[in-house]
Amino acid sequence: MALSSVVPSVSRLPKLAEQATERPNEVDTKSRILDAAEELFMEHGFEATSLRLITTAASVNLAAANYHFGSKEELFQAVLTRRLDPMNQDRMALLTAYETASGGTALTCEKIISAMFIPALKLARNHDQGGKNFLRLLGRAYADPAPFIREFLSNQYAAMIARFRAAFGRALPHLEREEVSWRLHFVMGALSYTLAGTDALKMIAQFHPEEINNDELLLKRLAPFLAAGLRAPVQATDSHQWFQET
Amino acid sequence: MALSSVVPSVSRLPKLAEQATERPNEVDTKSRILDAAEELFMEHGFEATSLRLITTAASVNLAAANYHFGSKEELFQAVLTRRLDPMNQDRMALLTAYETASGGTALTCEKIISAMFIPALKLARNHDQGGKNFLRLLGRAYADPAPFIREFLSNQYAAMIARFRAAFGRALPHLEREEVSWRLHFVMGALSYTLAGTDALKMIAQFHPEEINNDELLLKRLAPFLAAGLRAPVQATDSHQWFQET
DNA sequence: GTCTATACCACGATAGAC
DNA sequence: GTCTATCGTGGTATAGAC
Repeated sequence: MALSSVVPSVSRLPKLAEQATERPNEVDTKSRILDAAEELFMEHGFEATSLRLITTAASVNLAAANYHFGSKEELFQAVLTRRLDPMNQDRMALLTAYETASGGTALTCEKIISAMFIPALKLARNHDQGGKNFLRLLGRAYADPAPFIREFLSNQYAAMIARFRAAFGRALPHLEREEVSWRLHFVMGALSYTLAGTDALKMIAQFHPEEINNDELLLKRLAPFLAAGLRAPVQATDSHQWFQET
Repeated sequence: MALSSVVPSVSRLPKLAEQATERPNEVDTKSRILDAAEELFMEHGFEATSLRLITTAASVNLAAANYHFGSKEELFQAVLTRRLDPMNQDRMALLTAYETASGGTALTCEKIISAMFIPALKLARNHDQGGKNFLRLLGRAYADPAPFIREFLSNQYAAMIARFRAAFGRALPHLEREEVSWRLHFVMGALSYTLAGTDALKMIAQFHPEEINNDELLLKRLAPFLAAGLRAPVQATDSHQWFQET
């Protein structure tokens, strides 16, 4: 008991390096909130996850979340940015590497798709704890009706989308630019939806109860499906072949 | 004033047919809540829509929602069921009609897809007011993380999914049953996601500002994409063609 | 049976003390 | 930086009016 009374302000000592916000061994409040938020947002979605639940799981005070991130919405964006931005950078870098390696010849759709999928898989497999199911959080966010989420993701993806649209345009020179945009949109949608769903996990468990690398199995089946869709023959928009019968 | 005192229970007179809960000219409380809820859920999502907002828009008391539907979750399910169940019945009926019309020959993927899409389009086009954007509400619900929504939709779609899986299995006899299940899952995902997104509407507005039938344009582009994906060559799951490079 | 008023606890956010 | 107290609003349960 004497010890504690001798050094009453001992809890302040580790803060000698005053601007150091990132300490590798001891996780600071901000990171604790971020980690807890990622896990809980993934499990329950944005609206259904309360700040009280997050701050309790992170063992910090309720007001600390608003102090460090401003609002629940900004905390959510911080959670997404932390892993999404590096992943999209990886995607674009990988695509560039493929393009330079191929010389002047256009890449196949399969190759471009793998440039989209491999960084996502790397995130799903290699990251410490929280990264494992981050793709599911991302897929759900992609379908969320909240305007602030849609606008945020739209900005986050803009550069990557433009980059891949150009690549698909070169791979599919017979398609109009508009059609390429649409098909890339379908690809992103199918990818997001597949990663977000729990149905897919149920199907894997049903067919392959022993499998571990769920996401890899998933994407290995999805990739050929999407590549074939991208190469589909064009359908005239004024054609009456579809949707005519009652 | 004499009149009102003579017939004090005049307000009960229209209820002579005591079990009549649906009156065409005057909308009852339950339907008013249902209509307002459909519109607001579609606009803001499930969690972000408050019962107070719904009941105010419907001009009914707050407690009426819980009285008629039990809870906010059950109200949401009631909103979905009202239009989703008839649509899936239509889909299965249309598929049966196609199959009997074709005699013994297997249907094409395009034909089966149109059996899925046409009832959805009919709902988007023909229904009075609320039906217009119901598909977007449905697509969002399909990606919602809330367990009660996922379980509800899983039950709602079970019969229709089984029916269409069998049809696709006959159309694609070279595919294993498991592969057919996966590809049907991708089709449902792409359809839901495409209908749910606001990005698609932005793209339509960008390319065709004059167009009205948004959903029809959307599905006319999506259908060939999905049909080609369904016919894609099988990719061995242990193949190392994909996802090997860094 | 329907509907209303009201009370209850949890939520996000913020001000102000330390 | 951190914490407590508090505000307005959320879903829900219930007692009682008609």
